[in-house]
Amino acid sequence: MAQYDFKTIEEKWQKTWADQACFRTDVSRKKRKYYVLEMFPYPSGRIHMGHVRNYSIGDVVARYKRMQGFNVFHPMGWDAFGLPAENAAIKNSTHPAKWTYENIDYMRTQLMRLGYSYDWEREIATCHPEYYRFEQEFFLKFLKKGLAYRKKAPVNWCPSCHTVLANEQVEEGLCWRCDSEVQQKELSQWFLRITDYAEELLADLDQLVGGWPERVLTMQRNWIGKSVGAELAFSIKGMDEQITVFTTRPDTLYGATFMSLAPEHPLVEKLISGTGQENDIRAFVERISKMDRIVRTAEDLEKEGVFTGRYCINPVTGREMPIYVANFVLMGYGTGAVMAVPAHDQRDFEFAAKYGLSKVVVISPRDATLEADSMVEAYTQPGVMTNSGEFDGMDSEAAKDAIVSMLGAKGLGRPTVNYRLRDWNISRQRYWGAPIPVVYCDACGIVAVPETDLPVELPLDVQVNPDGRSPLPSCASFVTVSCPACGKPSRRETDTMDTFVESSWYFARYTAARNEDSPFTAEDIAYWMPVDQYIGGIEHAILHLLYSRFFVKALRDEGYLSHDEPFQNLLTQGMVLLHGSKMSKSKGNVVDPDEMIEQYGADTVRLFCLFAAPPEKDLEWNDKGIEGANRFLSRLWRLVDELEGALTACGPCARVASLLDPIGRDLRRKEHDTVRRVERDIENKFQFNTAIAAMMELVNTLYAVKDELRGHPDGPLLLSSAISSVLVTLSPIAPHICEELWARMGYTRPLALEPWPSYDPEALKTNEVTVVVQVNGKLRGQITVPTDASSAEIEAQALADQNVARHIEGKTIVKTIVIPGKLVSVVVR
RNA sequence: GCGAGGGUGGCGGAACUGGUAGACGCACUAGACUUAGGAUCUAGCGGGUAACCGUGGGGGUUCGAGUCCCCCCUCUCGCACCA
Repeated sequence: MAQYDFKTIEEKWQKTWADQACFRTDVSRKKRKYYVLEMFPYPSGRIHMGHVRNYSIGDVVARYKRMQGFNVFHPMGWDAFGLPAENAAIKNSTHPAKWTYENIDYMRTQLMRLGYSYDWEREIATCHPEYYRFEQEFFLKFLKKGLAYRKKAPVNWCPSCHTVLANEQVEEGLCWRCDSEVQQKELSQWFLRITDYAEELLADLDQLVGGWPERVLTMQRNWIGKSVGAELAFSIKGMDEQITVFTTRPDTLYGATFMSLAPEHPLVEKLISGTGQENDIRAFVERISKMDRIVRTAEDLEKEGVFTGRYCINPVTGREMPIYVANFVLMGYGTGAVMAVPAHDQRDFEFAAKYGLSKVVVISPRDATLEADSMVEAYTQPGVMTNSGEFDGMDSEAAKDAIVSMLGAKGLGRPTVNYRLRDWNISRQRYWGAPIPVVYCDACGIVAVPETDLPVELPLDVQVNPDGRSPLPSCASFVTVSCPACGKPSRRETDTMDTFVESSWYFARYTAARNEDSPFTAEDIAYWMPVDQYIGGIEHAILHLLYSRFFVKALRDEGYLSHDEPFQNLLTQGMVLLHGSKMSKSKGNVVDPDEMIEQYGADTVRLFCLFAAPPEKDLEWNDKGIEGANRFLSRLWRLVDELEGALTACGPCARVASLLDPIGRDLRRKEHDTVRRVERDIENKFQFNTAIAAMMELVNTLYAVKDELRGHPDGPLLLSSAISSVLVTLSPIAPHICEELWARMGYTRPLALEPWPSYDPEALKTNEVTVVVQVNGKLRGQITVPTDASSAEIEAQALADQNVARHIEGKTIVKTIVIPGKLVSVVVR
């Protein structure tokens, strides 16, 4: 009697897999490939349960597909640049590089302890110069093309940390690190022109339908936020200036009665000069501009505005439209100027009501008339044009194009498309990131570092400043450089790139991870990309997944890649919760994977993560539940342990020559049916929870029949086959225990290299089948009939059933429906 | 408000194309083995004494509805003054 000593077993098999290089990538490219990838971790120190769940799902997919005969690609790496390293370095008086590499080393051993089947020979860390040198190369290509550019832009600035923050790092207006109030600040920043790809990023989402969760596709569509409309020009009374608006409703132009400008609109100052109201208006503009972005864009914010004293001219009616500055108009969308049509826009309606501005109805509903004075809210639906000159009577939808082309002929309008998507600010005033490879020269301006000088290495011989300020600007050996163009002394860019840049192409880099000459090779890209199955948290639905899609398209257009989309299929796994909320250190509700592995073993931890909930759903951690998972593995262990002498290495779904009595036949059917169900459940949206349930059922059956079957002529063979099937199908989920039991059964080749078993459809057949009998739709009886019984025979037997007979007694049978093998439905009156 | 996805035992969750609702697991109950057991094994486990009733509520289609159709309630997530 051997104990289930998971600790020894797990170490033993991890070593065997490594020694035999079981998971090294096959580069022969002969077989059909399958690239499975989990989002790589940030090396924060230790893995958490979310990682365990993510990587367990991925590992089952990898191992399953490998057994299915695919050439599986399953790499792992580290998203190693980022702010936490600097914070930790400050706190612990160390260096971000040291902290990061130590964390990587520790977390790698944690992942290894979980028995994941990664090809560690392709491991990458994004903070390594051999990685980010290519990122700098891409940046230079983008710069040359105009896809990377520098402009002055408002950013979130934390005065205490001396740095900009990403929007995600601002929590309700406060810095996530120090809780200081975040300010808006104008800074020159580097941007990537992701908006150039807005249309393709939107259109190609259609290619991902079916492969990606619908809600992620929707979120991306909303984020890109395409609206089709027109830009229309309004001249200003008494000034040689125009105001251009963006509108999706050019059909309402005849009803535009005033104009609203964003407080930041560049024309505001010009408009108000000489009106005598400059001070009031400036005060208003300043008050609104200073407002917190979140507060200002809240829906329930009261609409308010101030009249500039100026008018513009409605180009079709000639009406003089007062120009207002309004708090609800955003400079960041469209042109920062909105033509106001109070009769047909709710915001304008409210604004007009507040300031006594007139409204003109220009679209009527088909079955009613609208009176401007009696309206209680704006009419925003399509309808029939009215009060619109030559367009009266036209369908309002058709009038959109008609009005724009009429204005277009006069040079006052053009059709245009607006996106909510903004260009991607990749500048970070932080140290621990990839340097942006440009130089500022007093004579030459912005000069690109020549590609031959790459990488621009991040200097490691610096100390992080206690206040968080980047040490780079004061690092003379880094900053001072001679201009690549003219040779004169110049200054290096000290901003580093947003870490989302590194994660936007790492999945492609794995395909040629050790190639030093180029980031990718055409052959590897053509064979391995795109990723067949990507797995990660929903929190990346927009940022990482959108940036990566953009990068693939941009790199494709530079000739690096040959595909349009990085991730064919996406699985967004749910969170791991404890007591109903996300595990977090600050809340103190964390379950440490190390402790769980120590207590129950990696196989149990993996099994529980996959069994407790379907992958997309949140998983509530349950101490009793993990014990249950452990109990199942122990039961399996004891089963094999007890039968060991009787078991043979006959293979799963083994052929059984002689005729079987019912108990043997039932076990055989259960075995083959289990293989069928496990395969179906994994293929169908990775439903590991029900696949595991099927395996549990088979183990339960084995317990029920083992004693009786041992004495039968074919008993040991049947038991050996069924147990082999359990071990093979369970091995992607709990690989160590399965390997050990597999070896103890007498198999000599590692289970990791075993093919997936194929069940025999013949073995699923039965001689008899249970048929249920309904009378008027209610279940009244069950009968057992031969599988090949005719409908008439089944019907006769059903009507003969005692309980059925009782319910039809004295009534007339109107109709009888027989579904062979399923049910009989009798309708009586 | 818009969009996406959910509401099934005490709990996590099953139910293939409409066909025995509650698989599997947790918890619980009883029993067995034990000096003892939070170990293991066996049995039970939606409600109701029963007829029957039960998948958020109400209609409908059907021989038959958790599953299809209509209306409503509710929860989670994302977006949200986008002109």
